[in-house]
Amino acid sequence: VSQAGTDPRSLLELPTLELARTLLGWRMVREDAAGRREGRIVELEAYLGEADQASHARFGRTGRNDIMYGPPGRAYVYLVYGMHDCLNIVTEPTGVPAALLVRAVEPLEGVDLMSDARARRAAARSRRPLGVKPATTARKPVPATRVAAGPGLVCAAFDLDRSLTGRDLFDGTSAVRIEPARDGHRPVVVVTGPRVGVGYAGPEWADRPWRFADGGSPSVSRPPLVTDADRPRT
DNA sequence: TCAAGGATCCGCT
DNA sequence: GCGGATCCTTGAA
Repeated sequence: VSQAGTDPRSLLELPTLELARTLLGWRMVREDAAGRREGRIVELEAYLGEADQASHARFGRTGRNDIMYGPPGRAYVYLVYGMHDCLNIVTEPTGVPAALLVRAVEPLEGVDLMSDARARRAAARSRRPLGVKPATTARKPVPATRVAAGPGLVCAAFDLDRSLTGRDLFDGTSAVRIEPARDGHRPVVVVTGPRVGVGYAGPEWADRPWRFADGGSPSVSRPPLVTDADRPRT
């Protein structure tokens, strides 16, 4: 279905779980001095409300998660495991803490810039203290489709960090933004599954199929996922 | 398989 | 205001 003629921002009124399906296939765009990077968003995870025990909002409003309580369409970038930045798109009206974690992007343009940026970040991280010998084996090259196939990798490949938190991702003039898919683009085959790495939330929340991906993309972070057609009807 | 890495938050003083 | 457990992951072993 073409979205031409509609204001993309109006989609932010959709409930988070519907918005996740809608934003699959959208493009993430970064333009800076290095050039232009563009990719297709192929995997998202929903974090919805204070009751969601997997969400950063599960302890209520704090300094870190404050942006999640604000208006939708803005960026929330946080640091995980002390080393990886992760990009979220804030959803739901002001007052309701919710967001969509961007878990994977399929490169469309500027993949060389993405590879370089990712390599830079990996090198900065693996820098050993003096006296420790560096690895002797050259690293296997990463396939282009896998350059941003993970939430930390999305931020590495697009040079995103926490300073971006609060930026309006729906501002068409912004250096970092998201835009609807172009006409004629390969259609999205929505598949779903439980969110990754949230076992601590307990089964009631960890088992919810709030992970959404394009099953036709080679850039999804990891299987398994289930298509709507295969899902048993309840 | 597993360590790296630091911000964040809880639960106490 | 402090100590300690935890974390929406990645890459090298």
